[in-house]
Amino acid sequence: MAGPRFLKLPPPQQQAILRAALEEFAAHGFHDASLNRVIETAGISKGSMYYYFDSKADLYSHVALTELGGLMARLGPVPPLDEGDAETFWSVVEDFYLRAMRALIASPQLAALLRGWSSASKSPAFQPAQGAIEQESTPWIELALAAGQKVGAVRSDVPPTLLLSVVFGMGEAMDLWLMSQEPDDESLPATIHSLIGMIRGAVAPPN
Amino acid sequence: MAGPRFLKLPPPQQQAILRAALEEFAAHGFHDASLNRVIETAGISKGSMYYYFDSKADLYSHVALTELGGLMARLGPVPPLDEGDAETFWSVVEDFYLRAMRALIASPQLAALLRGWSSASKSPAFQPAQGAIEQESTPWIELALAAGQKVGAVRSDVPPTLLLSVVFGMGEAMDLWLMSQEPDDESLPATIHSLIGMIRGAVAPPN
DNA sequence: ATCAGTCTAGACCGATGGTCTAATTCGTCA
DNA sequence: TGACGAATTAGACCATCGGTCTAGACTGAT
Repeated sequence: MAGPRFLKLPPPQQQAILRAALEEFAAHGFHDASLNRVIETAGISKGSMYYYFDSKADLYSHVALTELGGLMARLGPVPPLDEGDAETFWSVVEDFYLRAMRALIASPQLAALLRGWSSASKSPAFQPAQGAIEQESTPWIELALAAGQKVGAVRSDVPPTLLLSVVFGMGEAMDLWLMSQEPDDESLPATIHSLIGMIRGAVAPPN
Repeated sequence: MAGPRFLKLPPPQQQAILRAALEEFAAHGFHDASLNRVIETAGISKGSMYYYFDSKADLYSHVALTELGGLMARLGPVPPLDEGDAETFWSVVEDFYLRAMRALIASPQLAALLRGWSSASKSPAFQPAQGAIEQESTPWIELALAAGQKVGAVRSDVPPTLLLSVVFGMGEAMDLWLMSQEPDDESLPATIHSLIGMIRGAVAPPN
């Protein structure tokens, strides 16, 4: 797992390493990123790198978690979802999604990082480190789905795992599509409204 | 691109190479598959391999295309989708999806191959070979979507590229989920019905 | 001053995808 | 049949990869 040894470094050096790693991972994705380039950019030796982190995957997950934490902090607290009716549920979700997308558009490196994660996470070698990130992101969706079911906004007639998979897949596809559009801040709300509408159509209780 | 040189080989040797490659790619995915293992299993030298194919990605795309072609052939002709009303459109889609899934379940190696493709295809190195496969699969979805719009089964109020992305993402997620369920042939139709219902909810015209 | 523990540097390892050249096979024409 | 040129093959070779290992530099305590 993530080493406490890394956290004992002087913060500037921590940042130098994290910055180099983020740059490399965002530019090339997990597989094609080169650890050698990272240590060269960061100005440390390979021995040191492997003293701080267990593996490439360990470094990646640490970078991803740190950046994700920063994003969440910038977004502020997650609004409660299980108080109100179905309509307010969806409007709250839409609002939060809009804010998240705005933040993501503002930091394209993070966007690239998260984009690459879903491809990397399927690799067997990634399995150990995968848990950490997944436990940071999927529980949120799970909670949101459960809350949606509670207020009648989300169907309960299919297995929860299917619901989760589909929402995750749609979210991934939508994020990717959205980024490829280079969206302007003006038309974004309307676009997000369409996207949430499609998710809603998929997971809302059938008539 | 795919070499005509490979096609000049005696068919048995072609099959030996394709079989070895399929085995390796299905078992380890694109990135973690080893070309050295493939040539060892196939009983050819590295020089020959690179005489037949330009690169690892080229070999992969050739294997994937061949297998995909075989699957399509086994499925038979694609039924016409633009004749009838929305309801028949969805029932035809559902029927075709059911047949495709049955075929996919019957050949787990092909399923593993296609599963791995979506992860591999995002890699920059894969870009050249990606086009070939994508042009084999996405046009079908595009045509289906266009037919759906013609008969009023699919919404026309969002960009077609978004529709395509979302359907692709949902399909990917559903296939993955379905495979992880080890579905039995008996309950499959009902499950597929749920899945198509979700896609329908996402892309059907809003009220 | 010495010793134990922490940390660093970089040579080293097996394996990878890909290149290159020398040799061999093969079809063709004399 | 012999010979020439192109098609094909074999495998040594290359840079690079993620990861290991050891020799030494530092640091704080006794």
